[in-house]
Amino acid sequence: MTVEKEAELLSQLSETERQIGDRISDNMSTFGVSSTIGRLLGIIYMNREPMTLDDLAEATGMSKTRMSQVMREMIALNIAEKEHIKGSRKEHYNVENDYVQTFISLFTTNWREVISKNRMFAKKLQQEINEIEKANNGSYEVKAKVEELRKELSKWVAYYNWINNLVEFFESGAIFESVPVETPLENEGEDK
Amino acid sequence: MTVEKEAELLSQLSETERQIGDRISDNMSTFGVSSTIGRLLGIIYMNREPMTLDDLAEATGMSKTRMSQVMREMIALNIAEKEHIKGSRKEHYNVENDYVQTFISLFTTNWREVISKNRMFAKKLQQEINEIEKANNGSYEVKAKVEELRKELSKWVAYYNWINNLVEFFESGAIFESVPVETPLENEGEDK
DNA sequence: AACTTTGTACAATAAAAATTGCATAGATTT
DNA sequence: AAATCTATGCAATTTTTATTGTACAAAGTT
Repeated sequence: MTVEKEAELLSQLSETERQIGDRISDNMSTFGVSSTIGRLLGIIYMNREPMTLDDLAEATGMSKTRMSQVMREMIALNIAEKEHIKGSRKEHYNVENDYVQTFISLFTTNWREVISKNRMFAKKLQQEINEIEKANNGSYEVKAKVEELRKELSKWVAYYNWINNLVEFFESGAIFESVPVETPLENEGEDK
Repeated sequence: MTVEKEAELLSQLSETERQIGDRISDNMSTFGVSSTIGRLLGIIYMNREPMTLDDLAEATGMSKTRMSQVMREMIALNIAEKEHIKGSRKEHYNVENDYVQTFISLFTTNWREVISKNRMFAKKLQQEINEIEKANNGSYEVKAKVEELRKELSKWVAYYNWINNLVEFFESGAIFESVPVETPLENEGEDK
């Protein structure tokens, strides 16, 4: 095979790799995170090695400042981590390389935050309802409304308990008993 | 009880109702949808009756045009529907009034879309890899890269199959066997 | 058929989010 | 301790998204 032809094929291959990165990015946006998060995830994932902010700025053509901001977000979302590489003073960033695990991290991180905010709200709401009920003295209209809100509150609490259990169900791995991950055959297609 | 005091309590109650609406809205934003979607969902939900675009514009202080845009989005997301009320020529919109069901609708609608896009991509990728492999004639580097991509593709396919099964698991209701919804007691607190 | 009413297309504007460049603090090296 | 390197705070800018006002088509009413 000529050198030119080999180079051509290799360039096609790396274009294909880039497309996979794009798809990963697209997938991420379903979680409502900024598209650059997806992009960096895709790039680091396909790179198969931890990368520095400078590497990322180079790979994306974006500013280092932005890389810093985004990596911090990703760490908060539990889908990336700093990795110290000896002999280098730059921070290196790595990402979870299991798609399913990334999915679960994003899902649980996002919802845990919502659950926590809600807990406080439910408590406050409960209190307010109690106070209003106590202050009420015979008004039927107030009583009816209080009753309605109380019912609403209990639906609300039930909902959040459900999500909380759901998050637990994912995070504990119990989900995999019901929805297993098919493990791709290790050497598929090798002796074709 | 004086009329003033009753009015005061009722106003407190409706303020509380508004807060619940806000929370519903906040919860929605975790799905990555625009905040106005959450707002309208909260308003219609708390209203307990289908509402028209004019009602919504009035309730939000926003333009009717925007109401139209947002309701269309909500219908596409499967969390609202048009309801024809006889005697009125205006369209009425109603929302799912079960929190858990709304969660599931959003989850499944969003992910189904991603799954569908991905199916096409995986097919294309498969084809490209095959072609490159066929065109290759002895280059070890190309062969290695092809092998790597093939492996990546199979991880990718496994991931999407998993999400697909997950969506199915939610939509079919099988999820409730593993993560049940606690049904709030119907008459809780009535004879206090 | 003229007149209303209703919903939405479309272009313009406002608001929000993403991105950058510069400045600087805290390390590390010389 | 001076010089260099790295990450990030912050204000300014660019880009994207949300929102509005006007106009108009389709359907309903008189």
